[in-house]
Amino acid sequence: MQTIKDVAALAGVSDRTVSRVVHGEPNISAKTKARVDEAIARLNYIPNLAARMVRTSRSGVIGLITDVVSTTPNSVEIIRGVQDRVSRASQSLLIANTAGTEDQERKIWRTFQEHRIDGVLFATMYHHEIDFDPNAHQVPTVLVNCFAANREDVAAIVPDDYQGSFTATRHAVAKGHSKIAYVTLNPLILAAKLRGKAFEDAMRDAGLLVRPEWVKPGIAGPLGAEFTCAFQVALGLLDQPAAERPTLILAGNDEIAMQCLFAAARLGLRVPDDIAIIGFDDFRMISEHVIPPLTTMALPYYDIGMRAADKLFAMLAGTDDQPLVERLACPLIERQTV
Amino acid sequence: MQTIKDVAALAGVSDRTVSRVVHGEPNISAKTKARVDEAIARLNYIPNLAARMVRTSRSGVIGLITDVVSTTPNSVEIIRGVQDRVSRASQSLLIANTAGTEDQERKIWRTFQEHRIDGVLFATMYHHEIDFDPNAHQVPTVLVNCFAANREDVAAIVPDDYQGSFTATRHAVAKGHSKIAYVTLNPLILAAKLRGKAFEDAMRDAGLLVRPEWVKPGIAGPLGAEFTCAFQVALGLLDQPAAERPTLILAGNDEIAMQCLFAAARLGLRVPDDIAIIGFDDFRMISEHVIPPLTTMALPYYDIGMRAADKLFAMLAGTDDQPLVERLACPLIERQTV
DNA sequence: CATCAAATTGTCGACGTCGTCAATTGGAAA
DNA sequence: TTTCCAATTGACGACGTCGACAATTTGATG
Repeated sequence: MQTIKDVAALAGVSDRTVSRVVHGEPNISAKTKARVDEAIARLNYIPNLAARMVRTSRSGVIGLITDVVSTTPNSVEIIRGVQDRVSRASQSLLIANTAGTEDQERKIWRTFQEHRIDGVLFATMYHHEIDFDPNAHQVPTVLVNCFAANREDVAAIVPDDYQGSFTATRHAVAKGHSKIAYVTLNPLILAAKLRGKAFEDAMRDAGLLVRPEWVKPGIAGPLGAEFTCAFQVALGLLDQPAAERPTLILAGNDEIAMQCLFAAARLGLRVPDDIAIIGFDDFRMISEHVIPPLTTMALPYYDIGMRAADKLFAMLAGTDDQPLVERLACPLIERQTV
Repeated sequence: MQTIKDVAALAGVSDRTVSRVVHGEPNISAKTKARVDEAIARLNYIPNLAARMVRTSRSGVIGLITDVVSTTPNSVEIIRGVQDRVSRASQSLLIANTAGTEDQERKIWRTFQEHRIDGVLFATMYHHEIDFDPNAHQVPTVLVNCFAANREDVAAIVPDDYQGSFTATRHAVAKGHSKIAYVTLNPLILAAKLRGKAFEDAMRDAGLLVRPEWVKPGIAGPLGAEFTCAFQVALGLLDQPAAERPTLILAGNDEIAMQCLFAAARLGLRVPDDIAIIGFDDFRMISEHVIPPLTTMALPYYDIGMRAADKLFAMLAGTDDQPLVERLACPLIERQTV
């Protein structure tokens, strides 16, 4: 590999001058710069970041830690958002996956520290609370799609599930629905609680009754061994005389919404005329391809990733003036099920 | 940050001795090792990889380049496979996204070279041919989910679409089906061609007739502006008297399969009794949640990622004895639509 | 032409680590 | 006790870059 000295020799200048040209520093005569540029091109010189880093002790590398990515593939959008922001800052992104084990996570932090990364983004694939001690690692960290339990001092970017569910409910009401059922996520998970609360609040706000028998989990079982029972639940809700039926189902997520759609189809019900459905998450693989295409609340994953990286850079620069925990709105995506 | 010299001073030995302890080199007295370990722990010393790298000129970092990840979220499994393998080798993974632009791609290669990465994994989200010149970058590279057009000298790991489609067709036949329709992917994409050919070959092998009017694209339009019309196509196929109908539909992917399911439901047809369906890709978000759960061919994305990293390491070590281009089998996932 | 400040370029050394080779130590054999 | 080899430890410098500061050049001014 060519070094700065090879370039200097070829251009007939000192290595320091080459360094200046490479960094675009001022006060270089045009003639010298031309000679150096020529030599750089001729030798195909590429600076050695490791050496630069040893010298300057800033790595220009951000670390991204994710937990099991597999289950919610759309959260890959978080990664994209992070990448785009990191790339814009001309930094690099080191990425690793805890695979859910403590041990692996420790190893990752260690490796990241060996790389002297400037900061860490710690992303989970479900929105939830985690145990996180910011002092354990001595690295500026922003939590992504999760937040630290029992402490107020850890930066985090999360989706605003409450607002999303509230918006969805209000949209349903605005479209003239008052008989609204809710097939929820697994009640054990945080998003379910947030969304459930928002549903109740929005209904109350609208002066509408929440019928307990119309609020049922579409996913059940212990975390990690869950099963989706939304189809059966929806069948129970819909296999009733028209007067006894809800006119709209709020679904905990798009998979649940899809099963509601299947239930409606099984019963010969027309969507949205006989029964309207609003999903959540906007898994486009589902929401765009289901028949008819699904009206749903999008999880702003890309923005979450981007904003998280943004915040981390701001923190590193000491210019972050936003609240430590930021909640990003879930936009309503109108398609054809309402 | 603590350095090896701080540790040496605290332990009362030379820095070189600390280095030896850190690397677990032999010929260190137990007493010295204990003193050094103690000092390391006390100071929380973490080696500086950049400095090590300057000294040894091996980075221990692999680069992963992906194109637009957004559209096929499941290909995130490729990343997981890569991560797991890289982590096993105690290496690190630098990741970047071309966002589909040449310019960004150039920038990424440049950055990776600045990091002196040991090798590159270049992954695309659709299985397709790409223009790739291995000499342009001077970095050992393995293509992932794609392969170099018009050249035989570039390592690549791809899914075996042909085998997958062949297996699916044979499975259909084995289950007693002879009236088989095929709702294809966009004919413009490579996987569609491979899978289409396998379908025809497998049908011929089984002595079965391929009816042209039963082979129709479920996705159409130019690349990047495609739309899914599988629902309409399936409706056309299925809205016939039982004798005129296919008994099984092979779907180009799981979205298409899902639309076929909706078409069947719309017509009051029972799956799999009246009509059987086999998907492709095993997008679990769809295949596991659709009613009934979908029998489909899995794309071995995780394995592809893992194997690609594996091959890259083997190449770096000079021990790769596998064919340059490896095709990984797509396993049949039996659920309830056949 | 002398003078001087600004512009341009160069010298030196340090960043943290480890390879090379030399020095020291310990203990067994003579 | 002496001798000697193997085990253990240390001194030194180089990796590629850039910060601090010094040296040189340029050119405008008097």
